[in-house]
Amino acid sequence: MDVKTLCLGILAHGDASGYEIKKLFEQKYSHFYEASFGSIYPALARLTEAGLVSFSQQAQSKRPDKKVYRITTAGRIAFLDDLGKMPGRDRIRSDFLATLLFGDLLSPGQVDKMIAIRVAEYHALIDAMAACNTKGLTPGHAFVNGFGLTVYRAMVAYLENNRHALVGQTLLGARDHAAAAKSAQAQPLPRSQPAPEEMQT
Amino acid sequence: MDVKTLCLGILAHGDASGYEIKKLFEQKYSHFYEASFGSIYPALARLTEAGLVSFSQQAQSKRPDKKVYRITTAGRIAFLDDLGKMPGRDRIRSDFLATLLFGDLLSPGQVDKMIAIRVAEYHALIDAMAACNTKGLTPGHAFVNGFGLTVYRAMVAYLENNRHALVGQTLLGARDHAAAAKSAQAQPLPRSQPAPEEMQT
DNA sequence: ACGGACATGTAACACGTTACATGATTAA
DNA sequence: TTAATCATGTAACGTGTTACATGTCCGT
Repeated sequence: MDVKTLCLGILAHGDASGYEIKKLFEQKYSHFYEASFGSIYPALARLTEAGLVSFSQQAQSKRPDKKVYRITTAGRIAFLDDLGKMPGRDRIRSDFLATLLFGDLLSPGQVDKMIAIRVAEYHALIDAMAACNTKGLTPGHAFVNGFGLTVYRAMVAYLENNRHALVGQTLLGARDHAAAAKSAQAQPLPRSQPAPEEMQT
Repeated sequence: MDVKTLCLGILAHGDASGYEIKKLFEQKYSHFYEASFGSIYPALARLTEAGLVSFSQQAQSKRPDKKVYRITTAGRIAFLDDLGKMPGRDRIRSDFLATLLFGDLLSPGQVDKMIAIRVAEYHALIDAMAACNTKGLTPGHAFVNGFGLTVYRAMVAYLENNRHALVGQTLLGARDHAAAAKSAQAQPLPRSQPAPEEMQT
């Protein structure tokens, strides 16, 4: 599901301007989707071209006209058609976990700090989501919000319960690394070990 | 952290070929990162150009030569330098949640089926991760693996505990939608309501 | 006979980000 | 005066995916 389709879906739940859609992305959907102005405005333009949405221009004093978009009947049909397809795999790219994967190459202090920061961020997100929850949300939004809340809580709990393990291991590893650095390669992995034939740098 | 940097990190933990790196991505790191051949091979070529890795060519009967990459000292320095930087925000794009957000526009059967499929997929992932866990993993890998395991379990638990709520709401909503469809717009959201001036389709 | 694992690589394409351009209002 | 909110949009750029090109060996 690309930005264009999600915008269409958002408009299926009510009229909105590009700016309002952006706020929705960052305030309510940020735990499973994100989109910048640079993708939202062109998306709305394409949808308009395709006749899937229309817009009304609202003049504002001293500001660019606000364009309030509304989904058309053709748009509703197209969206439902898209929704029916089985969703693809979730795309996740976590710099945080990718960094911790190499925790043994960092100082314990750095690892601990990174985790502390992340925990604080999750706490803030959880508070924000818990506050907005159980109001006048659509069933889908409530479900998805609850999902995010649950996941963030599980993440925080894991980090708080296991950070000592990683930080501790990192400490213990420090000496090993000093030793390993002398020998050409430290290889705890069962990967291509053999035959350095013609090394080309 | 881009594919190039992660490849460098993987090589910091041991030598590997492009093909082996790809397997690592899909078998061990798939819960927080993914990369295709089309990004891995060019990444290794760029790293070689930059002198951050070298490779030894291993002739294989009736197969393209296997290139086993090894990180250089310059590569280790560059990688540690990168690791030290605070990780950016995680990028998540969930088609699944984006679809369920509009659960009220789907039939209860469709919603239920999507959730059932997802639950089954997570169960499979959990079994695979639980099996590979607690072996000869680096501290970082064990930590990251445990993180993924915990998160997937929380997701499954949430889906199993709350699917009935969404499916039920969807059922109840069916009648409302039939009614709402007659009036021009059903708008449960506090968004731009007013002034349809010059609607342009 | 067919698909999957092994093995590397390229090129076209899609998609989205970042930064820029413009400009008023309001709160710290 | 500095930053944030409101408001829309474009263009360059980066990054990664998909599909293609090539070919063997092995299991069923």
